[in-house]
Amino acid sequence: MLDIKYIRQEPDAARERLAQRGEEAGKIDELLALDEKRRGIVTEVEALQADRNAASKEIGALMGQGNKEEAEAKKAETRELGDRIDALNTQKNEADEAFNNLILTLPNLAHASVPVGPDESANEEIKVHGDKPAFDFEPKGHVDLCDALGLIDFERGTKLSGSGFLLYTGWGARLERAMIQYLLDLHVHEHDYTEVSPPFMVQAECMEGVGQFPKFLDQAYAVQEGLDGETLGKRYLIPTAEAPVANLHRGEILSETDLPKYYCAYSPCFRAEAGAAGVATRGMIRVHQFDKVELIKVVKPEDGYDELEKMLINAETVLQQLGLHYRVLALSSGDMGFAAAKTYDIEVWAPGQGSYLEVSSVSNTEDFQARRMKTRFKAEQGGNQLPHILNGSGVALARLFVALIETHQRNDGSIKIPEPLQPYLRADTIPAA
RNA sequence: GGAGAGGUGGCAGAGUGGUCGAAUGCACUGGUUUGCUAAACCGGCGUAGGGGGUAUUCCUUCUACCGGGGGUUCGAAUCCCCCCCUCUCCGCCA
Repeated sequence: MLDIKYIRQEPDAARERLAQRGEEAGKIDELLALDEKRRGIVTEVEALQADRNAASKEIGALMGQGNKEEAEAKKAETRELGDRIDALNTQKNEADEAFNNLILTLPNLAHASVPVGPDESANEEIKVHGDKPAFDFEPKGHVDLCDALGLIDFERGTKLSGSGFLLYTGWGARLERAMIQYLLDLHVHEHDYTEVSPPFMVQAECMEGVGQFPKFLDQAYAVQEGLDGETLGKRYLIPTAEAPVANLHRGEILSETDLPKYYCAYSPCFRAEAGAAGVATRGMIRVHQFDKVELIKVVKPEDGYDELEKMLINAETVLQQLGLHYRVLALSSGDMGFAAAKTYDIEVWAPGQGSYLEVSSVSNTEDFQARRMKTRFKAEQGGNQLPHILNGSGVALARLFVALIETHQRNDGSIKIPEPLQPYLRADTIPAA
């Protein structure tokens, strides 16, 4: 959620920065108009409430003196005040609602270092690691590899749950599990994150807190309890562990010495991908359920961007250790996610696809999420402040799986397992079938 | 699912219609005293928002908030209704 005080003070800058995000700058003016209306009503209603409080005190005093007549007269008078207050309160609630409905749909503003542009064409490649691997044979795509080695049973996955759902089998299931374990150990033991294992469904408030709702309600799987339609819309399958974990301190006031907090979590991620039909093809690049290890940080605002760089490196380490070629993009203002003030995407090379796949998105949301979820910390100097909340994939597994098997396939049909994964898989090769 | 108990400030815990934003204790914090530490004593110490003071961070004033929402009343932490959550016991269950 944007800071209304900032918008009041710097409306021109706010208009310009909102436009960079592909939103109409006019929404700032709409918001300011609603804000002004709301404040006008608040001033009025609070003055009346003060009057009523004073009158009530007088009545109490009169009653105490036994002066019933005067007390009754005063009561009648004050009753009218109450009616006016009720009427104004109704207006105030309407004004608040209109204001909130608008501000909740506005995306975060981009940090000054973010390339300005309308879409992905303005993204900047800031780093490339390694080279595209050379093959002395024609590398296969992951679908062929999975079929040949029995890693994924695409047909049965579809039979069980519909298109976009995967059934990992044999070595495939073991490799998936090994990678999860490896990723968690890496971030816990090498990068100092605290592991958490969150619920895979969250209440709507959590989705609102991270900025998924109200805008992307259509991308979520809503859960219903049995046949009780009343419960529909209470809980949602998480689209990322960010939804539960970033909300860990919702409504809390932390102390400054609690910060920074580093969390990592494994979870499956459920995405309806509404509107992506037709883009989805056979394979595991765009699916409705995939595994991911997510990184979350809650930090002091002045540390936000240093922590972002560190988190990016944490995610890159995964790809480096697994011997994969990748590049890092600084996303443009028009391509970033709703809640982000700055985002790096990591794209890993998949030789069988002949293209880069996004496996990680690392963002600083600054105080955008913190304000929505009311996570604050008490500063040593006094006063409550909003922390920066960061999130990053560390990393998304289905696509990592693709890049890994396509990169490390051998001519004989086997797959070489990178050294750090070997203890987890208890093998150095997935043998040719 | 059934029965009961309960949700008050960072924590513990009073408060059953007005003088209660809320006793008291603990924690925290400023100070005095003290050779150091400790103790004792004095003071401060919730959150959000509106107005004013050239001021987001200081001062001042007002308003709201005692799980959430509605109601009664001149006035609600306190009375009434609905909902949520927690705990205990029973049942069911991985």
